[in-house]
Amino acid sequence: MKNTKQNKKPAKFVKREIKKEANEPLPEGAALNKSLPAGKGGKKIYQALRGMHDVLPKDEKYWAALYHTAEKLASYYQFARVETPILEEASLFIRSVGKGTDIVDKEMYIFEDRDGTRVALRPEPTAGIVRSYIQHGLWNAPQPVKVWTSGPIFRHDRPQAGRYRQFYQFDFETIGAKDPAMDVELILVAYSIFKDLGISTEVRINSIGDREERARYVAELTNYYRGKRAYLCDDCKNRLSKNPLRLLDCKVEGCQPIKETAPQIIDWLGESSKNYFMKVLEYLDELSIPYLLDHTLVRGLDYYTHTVFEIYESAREADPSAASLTGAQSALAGGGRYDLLAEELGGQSAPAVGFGLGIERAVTVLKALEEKKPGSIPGVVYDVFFAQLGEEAKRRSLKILNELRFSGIRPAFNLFRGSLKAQLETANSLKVPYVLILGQKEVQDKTIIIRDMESGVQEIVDQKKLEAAIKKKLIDRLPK
RNA sequence: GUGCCCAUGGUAUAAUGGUUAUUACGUCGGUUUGUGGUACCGACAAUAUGGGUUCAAUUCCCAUUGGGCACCCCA
Repeated sequence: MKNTKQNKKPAKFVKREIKKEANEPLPEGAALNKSLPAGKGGKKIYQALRGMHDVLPKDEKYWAALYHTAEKLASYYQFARVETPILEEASLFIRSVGKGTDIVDKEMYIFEDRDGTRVALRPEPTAGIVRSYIQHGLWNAPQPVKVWTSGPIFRHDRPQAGRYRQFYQFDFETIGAKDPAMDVELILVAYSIFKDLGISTEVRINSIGDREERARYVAELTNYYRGKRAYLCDDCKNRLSKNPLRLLDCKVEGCQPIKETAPQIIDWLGESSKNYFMKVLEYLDELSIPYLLDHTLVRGLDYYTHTVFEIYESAREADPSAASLTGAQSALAGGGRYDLLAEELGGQSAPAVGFGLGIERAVTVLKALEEKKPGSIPGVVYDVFFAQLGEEAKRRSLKILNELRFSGIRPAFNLFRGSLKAQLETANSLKVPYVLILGQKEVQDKTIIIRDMESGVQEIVDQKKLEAAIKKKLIDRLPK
């Protein structure tokens, strides 16, 4: 490491030299990968792929807060954790998500593996979970099977804020039961994850009925729009033939009046679908979960039936500019019922409902929250800082640190740094109330110094009494 | 996928067709050898990459890569 300094300057020098000679063709072997930046020593510097990002230590607390909350709620509501492969046969997703959807047609990472099998990186988690349910015959387990998972999802979309090509989701599914309470239970879990973290949200909800009801409605909608085709924007003209339900969320001004008088799906639901939906809403009322009936909410995957919902930051509803997420990327979670998917994938009939929650988007909101109210998302809290001086003390340190751990005291420390000054600086920036100082002298006397960082008062205690002394101080600090 | 905007140390920034590219934060070290919060000193660290125009480019042009916005769509 000591020659780092000497190495750096020549590297810079070399780089400039090369530039000056850029007109001359480089010898073939010397050619770098031209599309990538060249770094020190002419080696290329790697960058993450477009739309892929790193989660760095400074953001860890937000991720940790989300995982803790999700785990807590999952266990309370009896969702068991499962893991399914990130890679599945491509046709699984094509069958489930649906040909003609953007996810399948333009966003899947799809390729042949070494055996020539067509595989895809999962563009959503539900298909894999249902596949797993069928493969392992989980309809023989007590129904419903309630599971959750978390992990990366891949979509080759154009990146934007709040949108990545590899992103992370929590995913909760209740498979094998059709009951409004199942729908609401899931919405409650999603809603509570946010609420427990201090994020107030609002649920948008709709019912898109069963296949027949939807088909009849789509026919009616298409019919209605066809008469007004001349007044529609180009996108809508396109949607009319490709994906009529999407006509409902057109943002073009000229299309709005047409939208307003368009038939609503709720009027085309049969008696039982309507009752089911009413029951869902009743339960939501019972729980005082704020929701908004949104008859334009249709969701983008083919497998949905009946209840569909999305969750938004409620600040967005009041004043979109006040929200942490803007534009069309502001849904924090989304899901719905998919009663026919298991059969579609060759299994027994297993009505189900589920939702996915976008972790990056939730992190964005948490960060904004922390900025507004510092301390709302606490990081790791240390009880003391442990400082050591000299070789003897360092040798003792690991042992003492281990003892502290067993007694439930959480120390911060840095065995790499030798000077006391530097260690105290670190302790100070960590806002730790006490520093334990172990030096040559203390090692010999079997004592240790406890320094109060606010008052600067120090006391020397016997190492054997350390635990008790710290615990007493920490307890005394607690607000009465 | 379509259209548009952007790119200087780890972060935030200044400046310029021509010697050592500004400042702050940061990180590391120091201001007498074992004592933090403030102060002072020092070190580290950048013009994304490739090509073109030019006597000369970090600055102008093109491409690539990455970021962002709107649309499409979605978490």
